[in-house]
Amino acid sequence: MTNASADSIDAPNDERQHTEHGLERKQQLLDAAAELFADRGYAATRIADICTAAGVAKGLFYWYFPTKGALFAELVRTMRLRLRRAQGAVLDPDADAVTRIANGAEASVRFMADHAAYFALLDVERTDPDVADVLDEGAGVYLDDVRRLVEEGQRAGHIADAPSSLVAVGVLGTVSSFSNSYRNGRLGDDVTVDDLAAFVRRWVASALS
Amino acid sequence: MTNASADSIDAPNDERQHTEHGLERKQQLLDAAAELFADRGYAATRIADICTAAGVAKGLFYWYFPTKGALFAELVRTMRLRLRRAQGAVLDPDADAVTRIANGAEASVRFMADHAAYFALLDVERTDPDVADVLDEGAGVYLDDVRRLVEEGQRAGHIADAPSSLVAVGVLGTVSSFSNSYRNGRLGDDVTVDDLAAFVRRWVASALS
Amino acid sequence: MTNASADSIDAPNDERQHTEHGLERKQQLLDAAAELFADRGYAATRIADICTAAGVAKGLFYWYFPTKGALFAELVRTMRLRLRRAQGAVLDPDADAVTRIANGAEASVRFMADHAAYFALLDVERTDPDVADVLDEGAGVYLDDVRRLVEEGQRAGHIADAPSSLVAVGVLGTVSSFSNSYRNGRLGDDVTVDDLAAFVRRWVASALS
Amino acid sequence: MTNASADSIDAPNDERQHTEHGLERKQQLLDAAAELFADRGYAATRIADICTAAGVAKGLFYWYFPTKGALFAELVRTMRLRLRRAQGAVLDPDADAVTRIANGAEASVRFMADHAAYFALLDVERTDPDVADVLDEGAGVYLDDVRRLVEEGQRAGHIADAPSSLVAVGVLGTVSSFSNSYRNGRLGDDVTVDDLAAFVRRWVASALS
DNA sequence: AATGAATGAGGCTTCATTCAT
DNA sequence: AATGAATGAAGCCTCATTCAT
Repeated sequence: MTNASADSIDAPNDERQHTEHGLERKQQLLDAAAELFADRGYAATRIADICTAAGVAKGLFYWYFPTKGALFAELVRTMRLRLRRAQGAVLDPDADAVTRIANGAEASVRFMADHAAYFALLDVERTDPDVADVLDEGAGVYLDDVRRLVEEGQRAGHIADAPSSLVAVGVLGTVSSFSNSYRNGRLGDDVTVDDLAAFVRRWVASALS
Repeated sequence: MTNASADSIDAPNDERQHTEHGLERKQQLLDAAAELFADRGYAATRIADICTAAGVAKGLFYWYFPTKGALFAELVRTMRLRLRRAQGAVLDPDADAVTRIANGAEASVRFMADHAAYFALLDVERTDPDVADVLDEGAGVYLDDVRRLVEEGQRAGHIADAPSSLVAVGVLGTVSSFSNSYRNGRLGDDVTVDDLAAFVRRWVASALS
Repeated sequence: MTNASADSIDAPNDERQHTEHGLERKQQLLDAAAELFADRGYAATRIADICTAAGVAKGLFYWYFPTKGALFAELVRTMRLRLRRAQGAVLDPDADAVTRIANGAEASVRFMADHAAYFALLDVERTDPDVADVLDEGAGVYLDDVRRLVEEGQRAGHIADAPSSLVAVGVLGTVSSFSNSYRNGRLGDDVTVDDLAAFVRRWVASALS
Repeated sequence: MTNASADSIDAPNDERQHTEHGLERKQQLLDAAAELFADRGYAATRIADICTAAGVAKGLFYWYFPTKGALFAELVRTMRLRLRRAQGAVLDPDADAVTRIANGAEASVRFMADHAAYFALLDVERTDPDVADVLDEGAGVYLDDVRRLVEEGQRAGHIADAPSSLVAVGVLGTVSSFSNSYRNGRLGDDVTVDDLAAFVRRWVASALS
């Protein structure tokens, strides 16, 4: 009835400032959604599911996000930033291309252990225009990064000659498939993240040479 | 003379024998559906879309298939058989494990060139029980095949020591990600199937050693 | 390809002359339909069901009947005629009203033993206009017949004074509920048609006095 | 404080507690449905019709009921309870069987005047399994009740000897057919409920002796 | 911020009817 | 006459989104 801050009356959810508590709520929704999208896909995940998993009423969803697609977009962009940061942390500008690629692959795999749902998001169905847009927006960025490194490695003679796009696809595909397999338990319980990271590093390195 | 055999009267779909023309129609629907499932995912593909793509009225779908899930299941099973056949064709019992794995990978990639939608089917959302069932039904079969070969190769000293499930995941993930990339044009137009096949063979072989 | 009788080419099914064999076929359809309508109701009985039960292909239905409603109408009219005939056979113009009512009730019940589905037809849902029409067409006829007899009986002092429509409803309702119960086995197997007929006769007679 | 109890979040229908206003809405739907089922039958009544009659949007139906069949089931069970209560109110343990049967018949007829659709529900088509189940669930209960009373009356010499199931069918059929006739106006406007009730009581009583 | 009821577009499926053979 | 494939309108149900409180 009484509004503390006059300018929050019926504020559109897009640019609204959220309190700390509100940010928590929002994060609950994002986390729940990521998990569900990864498990069931985008279309098969209902808003109601997300809210139930987050422990809030369905109506509240629209206080924090204008549409289902917008939540997805925010999810993907946030994850992208975090992954970038994780990869940046292992960046060694003095190392050779193969080492940097392997480092990046390893960092990605380790990152995924904490954000298991991330790579799965990228494989989601692209019916919703919002979904397609945000995926397109980042599509090719990693591929280009890796391709540039591959070409650098080829110039230096460390990587065998082959179309660089092919090589880049091989690297990313490897990372993504290991991540997914780890995520849904296909690797068995006795494989630790460290095992996996070391294995991916070696696998990529030897595939490249 | 007077009555047709009682159980063929008005049987709508299931196991009824279709005429040659009917089989064609059915195939049109299967083909259209495979393409669409791969493009948009399962949930996002509407039966109306499939029928439009196949050039038939919506109602006819149900003359040939009892449900959307049943079509999907038939699609997956058929593809599985064909892939098996394609892999069997390059089977050389005298070759060592690495060669056989590489052969299988190459055959799979080549197969995919003709049936581009196949691998995408396996990544479909698993909401529909029919979908989940048919995917589970075949899940792990390829993985087990490859794992067995990997272990054989490790015993013979041709493949480095590592959990065989990890190695198998690496092989299949490679094949599948190359296939998908090829399918949606991420490899560029100048990469031919032969290029790809040769590359995959080399990539797998060197990753294994 | 060659038509024996030129005027049967594409003849509309309404007024078409059927051969003896054709009449048999038509009767098969009518019989099957009566049974199914009585069991499941009108809406819940599919043309396909009728054809399957009659042992013919679905398309043939429309050779003999223009619509589902038309078959229903024909069914009801035919049955009406037969019932009339059955009741006429026991008509004794010299008997008093009570006897004639009881006779009619007994005849109806006996008739129903051979045409068990008949009364059930009258309780069918009236969504289809054809259905509603044919039911309206005969509605009240029996009621009026019985009412006239009741009034005659009341004038002669054989039937207690009460609104004749009430009495008539009581008589017909009794007949119809006994018929339905007999039909779906609620009476048990040890009740024969003769038992039932005798009982109904007595029941009606004593209710009337 | 923060979260409502987890299992009440977004629960769409089933056993959730509804607010007073929600109960009203639900009742509107039940009432509208009862009327329509009785008029047109179950299959012929569309959910859209029910919602239109209740003055709500189509989608709201599923907030209160999981399926059309579930609404039907609730309708029948509720009616059954109310009828039981109505019959219980006139129960006189000291009266003889004939009186008690006549009392029950009269109470049923009176009850029907307020819940005209009830008996019609019992004659609905049994295509939907939910419908068949709930009807089976109560089928025979009334019949058994009456039969037991009949047998008691026969032992006391108040009711003529005859298969008790036949007599019971006669009683219930009479009640039901009078109810239906009253409901759809076949009795004329000058017959009041009191007329009807008195008439039924006499009719049943004299039929029994 | 938060709730949960309300809305309606849209998808899957059924089935009466038509058509080519 | 007879078949069975083909068509499309219509019904049930789901679910993203909006609204009153």
